Amino acid sequence: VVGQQRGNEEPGRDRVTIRQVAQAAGVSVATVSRVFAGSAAVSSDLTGRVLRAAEALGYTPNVLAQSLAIGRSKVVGILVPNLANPHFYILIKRILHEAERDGYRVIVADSDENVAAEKALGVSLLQRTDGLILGAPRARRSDLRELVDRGKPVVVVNRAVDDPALSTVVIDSFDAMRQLAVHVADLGHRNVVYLHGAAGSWQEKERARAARGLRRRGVQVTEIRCGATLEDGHRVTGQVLDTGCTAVLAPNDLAAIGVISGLTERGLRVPEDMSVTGFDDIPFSRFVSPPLTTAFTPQEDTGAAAWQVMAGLLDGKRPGTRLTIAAEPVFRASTAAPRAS
Amino acid sequence: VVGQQRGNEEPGRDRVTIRQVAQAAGVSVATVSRVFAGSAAVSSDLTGRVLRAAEALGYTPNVLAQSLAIGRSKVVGILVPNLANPHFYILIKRILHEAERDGYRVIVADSDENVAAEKALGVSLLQRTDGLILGAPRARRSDLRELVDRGKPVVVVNRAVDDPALSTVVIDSFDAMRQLAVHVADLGHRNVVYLHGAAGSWQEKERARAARGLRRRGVQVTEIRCGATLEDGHRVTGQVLDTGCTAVLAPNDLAAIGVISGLTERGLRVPEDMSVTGFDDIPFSRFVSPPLTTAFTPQEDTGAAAWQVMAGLLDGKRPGTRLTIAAEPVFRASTAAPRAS
DNA sequence: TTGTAAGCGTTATCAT
DNA sequence: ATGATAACGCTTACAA
Repeated sequence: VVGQQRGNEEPGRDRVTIRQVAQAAGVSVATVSRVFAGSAAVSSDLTGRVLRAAEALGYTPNVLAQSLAIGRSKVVGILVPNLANPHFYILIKRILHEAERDGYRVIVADSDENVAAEKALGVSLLQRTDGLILGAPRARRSDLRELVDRGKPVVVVNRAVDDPALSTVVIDSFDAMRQLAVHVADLGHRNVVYLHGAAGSWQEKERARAARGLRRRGVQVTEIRCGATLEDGHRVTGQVLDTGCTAVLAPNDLAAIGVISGLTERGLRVPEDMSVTGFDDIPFSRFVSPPLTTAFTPQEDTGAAAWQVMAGLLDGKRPGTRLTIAAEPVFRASTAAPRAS
Repeated sequence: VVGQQRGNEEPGRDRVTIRQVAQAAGVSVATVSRVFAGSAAVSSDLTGRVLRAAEALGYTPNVLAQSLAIGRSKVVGILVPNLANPHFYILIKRILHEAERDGYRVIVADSDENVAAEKALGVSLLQRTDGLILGAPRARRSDLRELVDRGKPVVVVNRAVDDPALSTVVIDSFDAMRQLAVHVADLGHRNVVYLHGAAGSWQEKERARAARGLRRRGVQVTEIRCGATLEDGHRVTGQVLDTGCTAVLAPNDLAAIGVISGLTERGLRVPEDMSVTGFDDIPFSRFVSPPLTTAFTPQEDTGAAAWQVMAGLLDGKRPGTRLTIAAEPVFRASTAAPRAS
């Protein structure tokens, strides 16, 4: 019986295999494998011959075959709702670098804020990776459960979920938001609006809860559905003004900048006519005018922590880690006392 | 001789294999494979049995094994200098989605503006992928050559390089920059500074060349080394002011916003005291005050085009495609006539 | 230290 | 229409 002749076509041109190197060096494939893995002791004589042969032939191991043989791909997946949000690309960027240091590659997927797509994307990602990092997932708990049930490490970022099979690292937005709210109240504002960000996001719920706390201080808090983008903030400016408020707490910097833009267009000034706070402290926030009062959410630290946890899981550690990183309010020029009226 | 018992440990828990499904369904592995691939005709009787067995066992094909067998991984790589630049994540986001539609996954890597790392990252990426998309590479031509010599599709984005083995899709920045410069000259500015962006970038060279064109119109053009970030723009504000110019052409929106921020801090107003132009038209540019005069670089279209080219290459088409997409100036409020002095 | 060969989970050829 | 089975390129247990 003769085997088929495959892979000799143009695309994906046949690369040099371990067998050819072995033959050229006059050793067995096992020896070549050992030399490249540095796994077992090989006499320097053979090592030299192998290396020379490999060099001459331009051999590099086929990673796919290696992966299949050892049962790990050295690739992890990361799924985020929207790559275009600075929030996430800072996180991703850090994870990329941390993973690379440990010899891992990262497949990135973006669900485009589409909750329904999250699970399918997660499954697909898990098929070709050793583990999955979920950024701010809004999928149902049962869906998350199904993902982790596939037996591979899953770490959830920016959403608290009490499943013991899941490891999580979250930023505590509540306290920073509370401080921002108190700051505004202390400034003397009595009528503020809270803008709701991405519906269904856990972080969003935390922030809203913190903002509502203001009511206990006798401050009127109007809640307006907004969204998490520049356009969203810009769009709701009219509604905000209709409430007669003197301060607005935005769900993130993007929305805050959108609102400020809308205000400016109407000839209003920040903070003289309206105080505005953001959230996240994206790099822009320092450079817009006025510089934004916001909360710094350490996405880089979060990324580093997420990888740490993932690395542990990949290493066989038990899941269930719970990490919380605190956001910090940062006070800049977009908030001030309301006009004496 | 007894084989080893592997993969029965905890991590990477053994998944159900095609063999188990075959056994459960009482058919051969070939049949199962056929059912899942839809490749050859299988009687509906057996198809049903296979599907049922697979369902019951929770079988999903091992993508790695598939890849090894068919010789393609259905994964492509993309390498960018800095994921944190809106410029790039818009591009990536589009490529992510286009690739996904075609059943491909994308491994993202970020060279952190480190030219030296580019080649090594490219090689590493090519090892586990079917093709590579290079975003604004600054690596030497010979290095690019080495990458494409590995026999897999390589498409270069945002850099013109005349190697016939390379396919490129670039944004023509020259003409848009020229128009921006002319616009400023027409407004009456006679002393302008051009800020240099990322050193070594092809796009940057194009823009600088366009800006210098102003000299032929009798406009004084001072060139200042700046960089491509918000901080860079902010940092050079003093130098800009020292030239006594009335307008500054920034290499991108980030730097422009940085300059405006520096100007504002010094109590100067844009555009009354200084006109400023950006480049790229990132989403922020519409929402800062004043809204930025800039050039729209269609990164989304570029992403779509890049994938188109890559898909063709993956399909066996010949390399060497040259695609050019024009940037378009967009005039907003950050430019105006200089103060009568 | 080195070689032999089984096994990783598929696909695809060839024979039936 | 099915089934055996070689092959994909590697790792590693075991024997020598």
